Amino acid sequence: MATNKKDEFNKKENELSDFANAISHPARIAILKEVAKRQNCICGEIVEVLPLAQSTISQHLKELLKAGLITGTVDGTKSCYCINWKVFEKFEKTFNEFFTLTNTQNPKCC
Amino acid sequence: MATNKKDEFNKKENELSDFANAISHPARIAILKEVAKRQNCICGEIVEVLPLAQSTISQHLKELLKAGLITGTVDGTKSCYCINWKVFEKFEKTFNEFFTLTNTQNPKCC
DNA sequence: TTTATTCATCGTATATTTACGATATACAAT
DNA sequence: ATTGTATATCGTAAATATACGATGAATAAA
Repeated sequence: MATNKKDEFNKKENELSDFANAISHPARIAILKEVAKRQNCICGEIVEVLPLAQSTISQHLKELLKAGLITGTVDGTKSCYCINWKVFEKFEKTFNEFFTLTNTQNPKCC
Repeated sequence: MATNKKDEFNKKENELSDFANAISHPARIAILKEVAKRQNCICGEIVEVLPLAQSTISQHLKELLKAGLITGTVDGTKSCYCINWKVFEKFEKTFNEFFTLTNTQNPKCC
């Protein structure tokens, strides 16, 4: 039980749900905003700003990396994270397609 | 441990993450598409189309109701679900604001 | 070389999500 | 009145997510 059935849905649906999942926690949205705002996207700065432990932030960063929304590079003892704008654009496009689809198919039934 | 820290983030971030969470599973995206497509949004039709048990679909519908994205009305033994377009528009707006914010703050640092 | 800093990862506890079958409820049909 | 249909809810199992402190690894500073 609780075996994963996600494979039985189509690619578009999985892409969208994966992106949605990436921002389904306020901490990850806050991280994305912070990273987008700064020139230097140092991990430590994010830890200072958010109300979470360093290890927890690291976990959330890993999730965002997994989704491809950010990139991470090591700089000495520090880690610099940046928005991956290419993927971010796809993210935006995927959402807009979904909204367009639902809106145009709209029979306003109820 | 694992106590919820979501309250420590701001309202915008929580609104966005709640909407994102609603569509963070492909089944719920498929349900929304199906409901948007049909004049009669009967639960049974969704169950026929999706590769999940009836009770699981019911659970996902409940999630979508909780997020406000659909409404449900009883019609005899059947349940009719519809997109709540008012909330759906807010959903769209919330996402667009997020994209606009991150894009305009964009220093393209890395 | 020793010490400090930064951050990822490990271990772990708890909470939540996902999935199903079984059951209950409410209405429709016979 | 009985039977069938539709669907929500309950109980439960397994998986995943969230959070933290402790530890380790790698670099920088002393």
